[in-house]
Amino acid sequence: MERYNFKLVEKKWQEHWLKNKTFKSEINKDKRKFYCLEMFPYPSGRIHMGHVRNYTIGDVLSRYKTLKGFNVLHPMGWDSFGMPAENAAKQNNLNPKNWTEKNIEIMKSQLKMLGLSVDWDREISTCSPEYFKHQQKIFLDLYDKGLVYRKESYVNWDPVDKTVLANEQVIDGKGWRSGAVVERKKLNQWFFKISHFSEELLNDLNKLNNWPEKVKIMQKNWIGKSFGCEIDFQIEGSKDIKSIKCYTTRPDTLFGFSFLALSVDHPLSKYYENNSQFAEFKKECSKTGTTEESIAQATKIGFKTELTAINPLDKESKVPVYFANFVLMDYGFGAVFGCPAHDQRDFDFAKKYNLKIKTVVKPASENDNYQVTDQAYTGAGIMINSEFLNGITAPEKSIYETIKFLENKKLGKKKINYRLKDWGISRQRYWGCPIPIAYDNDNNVIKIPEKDLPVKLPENINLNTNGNPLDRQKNWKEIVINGKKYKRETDTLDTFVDSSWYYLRFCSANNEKKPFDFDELDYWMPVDQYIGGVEHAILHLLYSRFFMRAISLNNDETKLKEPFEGLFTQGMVCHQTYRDEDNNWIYPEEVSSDDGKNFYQNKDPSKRIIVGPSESMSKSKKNTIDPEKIIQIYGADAVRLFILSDSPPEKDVQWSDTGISASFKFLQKLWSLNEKICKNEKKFLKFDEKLEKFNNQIINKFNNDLNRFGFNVVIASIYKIYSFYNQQTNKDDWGSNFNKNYANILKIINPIIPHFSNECLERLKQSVENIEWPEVEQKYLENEVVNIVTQINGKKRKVFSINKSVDKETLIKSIKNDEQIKKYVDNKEIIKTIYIENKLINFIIKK
RNA sequence: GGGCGAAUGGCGGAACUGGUAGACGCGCACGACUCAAAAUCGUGUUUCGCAAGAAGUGAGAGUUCGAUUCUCUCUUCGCCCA
Repeated sequence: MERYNFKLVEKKWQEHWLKNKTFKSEINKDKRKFYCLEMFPYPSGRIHMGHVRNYTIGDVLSRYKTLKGFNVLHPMGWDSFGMPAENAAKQNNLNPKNWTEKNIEIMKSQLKMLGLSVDWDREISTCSPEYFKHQQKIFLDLYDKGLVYRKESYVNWDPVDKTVLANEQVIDGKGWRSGAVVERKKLNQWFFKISHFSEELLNDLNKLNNWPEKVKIMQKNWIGKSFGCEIDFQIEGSKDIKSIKCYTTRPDTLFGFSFLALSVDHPLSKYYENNSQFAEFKKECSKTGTTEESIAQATKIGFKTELTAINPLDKESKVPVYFANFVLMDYGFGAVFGCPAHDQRDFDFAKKYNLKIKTVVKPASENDNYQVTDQAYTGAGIMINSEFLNGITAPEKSIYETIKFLENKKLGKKKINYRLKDWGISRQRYWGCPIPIAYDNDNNVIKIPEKDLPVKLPENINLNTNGNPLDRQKNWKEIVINGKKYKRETDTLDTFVDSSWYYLRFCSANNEKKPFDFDELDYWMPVDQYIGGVEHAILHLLYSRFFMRAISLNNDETKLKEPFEGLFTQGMVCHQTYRDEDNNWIYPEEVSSDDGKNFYQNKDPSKRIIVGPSESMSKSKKNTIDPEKIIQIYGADAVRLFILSDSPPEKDVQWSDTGISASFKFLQKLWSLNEKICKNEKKFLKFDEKLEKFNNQIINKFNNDLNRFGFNVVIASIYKIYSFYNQQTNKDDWGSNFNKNYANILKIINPIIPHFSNECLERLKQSVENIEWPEVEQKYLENEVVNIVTQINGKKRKVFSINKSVDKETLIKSIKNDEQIKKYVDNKEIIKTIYIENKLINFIIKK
C-alpha cells in the first residue's frame, strides 16, 4: 500500500492555495465577518515553536469559521522595528533594513510551510515607509487632539543600550535587554496622554466578556485606581515655604503622622540647590531606579530639612520634613506624609531616623493599649488614639469620616488617583519610526507638513558610535521648511506604537492615501478573536486599547473603543534543558539516550549530559527545536496535530519526540484507512443508523470543543474517529450512508490538518473548494437506549442499558429484581429513592 | 508581602450546568508477523487482592442521597504585581 507522501501533498496544496488566492479576503456585506488575528511576529531570524503554536491555533479557528460560512479576515505582518536589528547590524557591520528584510523572507517561507490560511496580499511590515508614513500622520493627528506632549522628565536610562526604557522594560532594576543597572536621567521626552483615558480604560474592562479574567485583573491593577485625599500641610521654619500639598490613600492615619517626605525632584528642592550635602544626597538617590519595584528594594534614606510640618488635625503636633529616596515626583504631588505605625516603608524610615511611632489602628482582637512594635500594622481594624475617629472601623469607614472632617474644615479634599502614568514614547535609537517633528532655533516645536511625510530614516549610517546615531546625521537632521531652517527630532518612536494600531491597517493594508478606510474598519473591526502570549497582557493590549480611543476621540467616522472583542492567551512550548559537564547549554539535537535515563553527546558518547528541568524554549538555554527541521521530517500537518494535541492551548505544552512521532504515525494510519475506503466498490447496502449517530454526535462535539478552544479534546476525537471507521470498514456492509458521512469527517478535520484532508477529499472525488461545515441533525444526537447507573447509598453497583421509553415505576421495579441489586435491597428498608431521568438511580438503605 | 491560577495513573491530560473518575495519546507488558531486530497489527494497562471486593482526583474538614466539580483551612508549585 502506498504510504502518505506529505512532502508532495503539502507542497501541492500550498501551491494550489497560492495560485487560487484561496484566502484572499474582501468585504462582502451579505456574509457575517470574522476577523481572526494572532500577534504578529518580530522578524528575529527563524520561526520558533511558540510561533507554530500561536499561528496553528489561529489558523484552525480561521479555517473553522470559513467552513462555517463566515467571511474571514486572517492577515499576517511583521513587527519589524526594534533593537535586535540594530544590535545585529552593529555586530556584523550591516544595515538593519537588510538584516530585517532577509529575516522576513526566511520566516515568511517558514510560515508558508505550515500551510497557514493567511491573506498574504495584506502583509504589512512596520519598518516599511508604506506603513510608518501613516503612523506619522496618526502621531500628528493625536498631537492636534492634545494627546501628545513633550516634557522634561526623569527616565530610566540604560547605560549600555544608551536608551530610555519604559517602566515595564525595567526588570529588577535592570534593562530588559542589556541587563545593565538602570540609572535616572532627566531628558526631554514625548508622551502619549494615556492617562486621559484612565477611568475609561478601567471601566470598559467590564465589557470585555471574551477576555481571560486574569488579563483584565492585571490591567486593572496596572491602572491602579485609588481613592484618597489631598491635604495642605502648613509649614514652619522658612519664610518662603508656607505649605506643602500631599496625596494620601490613608488620611485616617493622620493622628500617627510623624514626618513629611518629599521627592528630591519636588519644586521645593530649588531652595536647596546650593546646599552641597543636598546635592550629594540627590546624587545618591539617582542610583535608585524610578520603578516602584526598585524603590521598594532600595534602602530608605532621607535628607532632613530645617522645616516642620503641622498636623492639620492636631495643631500642637509638629513633625520634621525630609527629602527621601522612596518618594516619586510623578505619584501624587511628590510628597507623602509618613505614618510609621501603619506603613512598612514609613516604619523602616522612622526606625532609621529615630522618629516617633504612634499606633492609631488596632486589630479588632486587641485592646486599646495595642502598640505596633517590630513591624507596621497595615491590616483592617479599629481606630485608637485618634480623638474623633476612635472606635471607628478602619480603613473604609475611617477614611470616609476623615475626608468628611477635612473637607468641612477646608483642610483637604477627596481625590481619585491612578497609578497609570503617561506613556513615554521617545527612544534614542536609529531603528524605529522617526517622530515627524522639527524644532526652530528657539526650540519651538513644528510639525513636519503632511506633504513631506514620510520622514524616512537615513540609509547609510554608522551605528558603531555612542548615543543616538540619528543625532550625528547632520545632513538628515537639518532641514528647511517654508524657507526656514529647522532641526529634526532625532528620537524615534517606541516600537509598541507600531503594534498599537496594526490591526487597523490590516483592514486597508493597501490603501496608499490613508492609514485606513473607515468603511473598511466599519466592516472588519473589531478583531473577533485575538490570540497571543500572556506576556503582552498589560503593555501591548493596554496601548492598543488607548490607541483605539485616541483615534475615535472627536471622530465622527468611528466610535469604536475596544479593538479586540475576544482575547485568547496561549501557553508556552517547553523542553528539557541539557548541559555538559562543564555546565554549557547543549541543544537537544546534539543529545542522545539509549534508555531515556542516561544522556550523552552525539559527537562524543563518552561525554555525559546533565538533564535539567523542562522550561520554556529559549535561545539562551538552547532548549529549542527548529520548526523547519521538524516540518521536513514529519510534515506540517503532523506538527499542527501534535502542537495542539498534548495540552489545552492556554497551558504550557511539553515538546516531545515521541509525541510528534505518534502524530506522524497516526496520519499514516489514517491514510491507509483512506486508501482502503477509496478502493472499496461494494458494501453500501443498508442505511446504518449507528454510523449516522456517531457522525452527528462527533460533529456536534467538534462544534462545542472548537468554540471553547478545546483543541486537545478535538484531537482525541479524531483518534476515536479513526477507531470507529476502522471497525466500520471491517464490516461486510459499510452502510448506504457511508460515503456522505465519511466525506463529512474529512471536512471537519480540515481546519486541523488541511493538506491531508484536501488530498483525501480529492481522492474521494469530492470538491475541495467552498467546503461547508456539515450541519448536525438533532434527532441523531439522542439515544433511545441510555445507561442507568444504579447506586446503593451513593456507591455504584451496576449499570443498566435501558430503553428511554420505559417509565420510572417499571424501571425501578425491574432494577430491584435484578440478581446483583437484589442482594443489597432484599429484606432492607429503602428510605429514599433518588431518580435522575435517563441517568441514575440511587437507593438509600437503612443500615 | 498582595493578586490570580493549578494540583487527577509511570507521563501529558479527559470528565457538559454536582451524577459510571482516568476519555484520547505516550510509555510499558504480552501476543502475531520475522532467522532476528525495526516497522506494523492485536490485547492488556489506577492501586491492593487469586477472587469476591476494597481504596482512590495534593492534605484535612464541611454541605449533599451523591463532590475531581461547591464552601472553609492548610501544603506545594506556577504566573503576575510589589
